[in-house]
Amino acid sequence: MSRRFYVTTPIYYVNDVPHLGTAYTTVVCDALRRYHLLRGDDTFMLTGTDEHGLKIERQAKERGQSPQEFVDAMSAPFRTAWPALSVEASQFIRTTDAAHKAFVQDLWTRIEKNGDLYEGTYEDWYCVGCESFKTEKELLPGNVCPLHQKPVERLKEDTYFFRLEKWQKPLLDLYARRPDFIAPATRRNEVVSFVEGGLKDLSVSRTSFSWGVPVPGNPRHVMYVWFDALTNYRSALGNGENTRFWPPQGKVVHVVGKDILRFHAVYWPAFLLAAGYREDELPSQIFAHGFLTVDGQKMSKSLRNAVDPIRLARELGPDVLRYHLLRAISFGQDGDFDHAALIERYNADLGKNLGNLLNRTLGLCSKLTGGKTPQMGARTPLEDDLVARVSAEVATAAEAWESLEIHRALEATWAISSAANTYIDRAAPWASAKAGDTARTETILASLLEVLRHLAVLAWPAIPGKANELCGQLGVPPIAPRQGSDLWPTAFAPRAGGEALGTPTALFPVIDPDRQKELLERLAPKPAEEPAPAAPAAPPKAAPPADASGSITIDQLTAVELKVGLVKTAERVPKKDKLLKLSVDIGEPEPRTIVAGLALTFQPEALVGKRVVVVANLAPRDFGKGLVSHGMLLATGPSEALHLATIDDAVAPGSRLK
RNA sequence: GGCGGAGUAGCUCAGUUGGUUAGAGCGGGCGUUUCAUACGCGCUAGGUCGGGGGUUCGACUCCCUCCUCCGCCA
Repeated sequence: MSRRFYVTTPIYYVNDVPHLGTAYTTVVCDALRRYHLLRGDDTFMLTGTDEHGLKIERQAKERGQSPQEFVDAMSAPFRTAWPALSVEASQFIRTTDAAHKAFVQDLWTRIEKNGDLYEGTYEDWYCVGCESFKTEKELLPGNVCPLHQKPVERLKEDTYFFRLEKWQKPLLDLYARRPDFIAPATRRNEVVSFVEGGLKDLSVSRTSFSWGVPVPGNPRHVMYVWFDALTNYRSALGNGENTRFWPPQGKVVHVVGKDILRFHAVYWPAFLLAAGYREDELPSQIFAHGFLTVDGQKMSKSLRNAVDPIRLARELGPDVLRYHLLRAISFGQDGDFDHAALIERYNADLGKNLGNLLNRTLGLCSKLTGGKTPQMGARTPLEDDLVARVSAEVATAAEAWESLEIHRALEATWAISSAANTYIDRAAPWASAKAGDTARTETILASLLEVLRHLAVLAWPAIPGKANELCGQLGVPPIAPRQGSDLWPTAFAPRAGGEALGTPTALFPVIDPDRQKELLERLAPKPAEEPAPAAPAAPPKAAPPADASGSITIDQLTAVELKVGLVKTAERVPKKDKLLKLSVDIGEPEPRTIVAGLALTFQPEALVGKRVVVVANLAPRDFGKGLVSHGMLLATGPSEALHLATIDDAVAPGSRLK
């Protein structure tokens, strides 16, 4: 049965560039799109850019550009980024598109006619960075926005208000009647409790700037950016043919980051209801995914720039990046993008498990059947077990895709590859070949080829390019989904014997340790940004300046200046739960500032007065926001159970250790 | 402060409506095969299931309480 499936990414604000976070969201949507495409569904994927607002107007002015020139320039990288990740969106919308603006104005007019917009005035503090008003309580001393660390401005302006309060009850009813409307459940709870807490009417227009969609009939006002932006999900479909993707005809899923959930789960349905959409004409689901950290660190601005998804895709191949994003992160939860884990997973799952399965299977075929497909014969219990396992995992994968448990879908898919590796070992085709039992040998190989064909299909949503290479090596046509034709494997149907096979080539060449190291150095963010200078005992093989035996000379040792330090003060570093900022007397006129990753083990006050061992001539390390560490403490153990190298009180601060 | 979530093997996590010896993947250790990208397969983790109390014949799974972390709200 062909269904309709419409998936959206958020539209990305053009004052930023594509980074790992937005790449993640976009790849997720594309994988979902591809899964549904495989199923023969009628699919539509939307992404695009959000281009209005005061912030854009100002940035354009600073650059001496018109806002339109600015957004044209800033939107372009998004348009080119996603194809580089094998993302094929059906449409790329821009909020500056004429059709979009017309649609937004129409939506506005409909709400206004229904009486849910009224004119008033609004006065409060306003943060340009947030594009929103702030109450006194939300601000830091000096009227500074806590998010942007910049002073807010006092704004008083005429504005249109949207009667949000009126929609509190209908929204709560909606959440109650459609438990899946917001996912995951924990996010749903948050939204419900927010709405239960009461809604205030929402200011939805501005008069203080002009870079936005003009309010119909009152062009002194431009619309609130979120009113404009959210509407893209519907405006992109227009009023023609594509409205078939909108409910109740299609399933509509908005994938968003958890930071913008409220706009999607509260304001957006309220706008639609107010415009006269029925409850069953609202999107099917708002799915909020978590945040990514990179190698365990929060994605700061500098980290964002350091981890460029396009570069990763270029270096490793888009499929490898996609696979890791989709597999390593439990969709919906926060996750860590760990470069070392990426390479490990690549080797384990892609290279050894799947890639080598293909390689060894084809190798056997070329030896035993001259590069033609073997002939399937009578099954034994080994084949029966294999087939049963495969069909169970195929079903699990489908269920997981349907419920957006992407990581589980891939887990099930790779369980098939593992099962095939076990099977090949048990069936031992090399042994039956040696024994001259050609029929048995061919049956085994034919079974394996069929499993591999299954795998190509199942893996395609995640790794479309490599899945098709796999098809090529199997000698079957590339995966070409088309509407109405469900390609999901339902039957174990080995091909006839004697057909052509492709040329075996390593699908995912295993990355050897040297290249691993080289890749990590090149791709992972620089160690200057790592928060744990409290060295876990003896770094294993981190670029030792050593000779072949691993020894170092006395000169190399004395190059390290170890000194006794007396900890004078210690305090936590805000927002960095591992870090302590210490001032340490090492016999110099002024105590050194040393930032150390000790906070998981030690209370700051527990360190004051201790005599510790300091690496005094380590290059300073910048932690940002003016926080610079001048040295390092020696310690051992995991970060939550550290032991500091200390020395007794008889030794004066500044004494050299040697 | 209010509400919600989480705390399970070195790491990342699964654990249905409470029930026989608490699971998987990765890493580590041991063994083994040879078709293969030095790849595969098998075995192996002696885990107080955050602490304490309670209900029960029996709790990781229910109740209470405490601790820690996170999120939303104020």
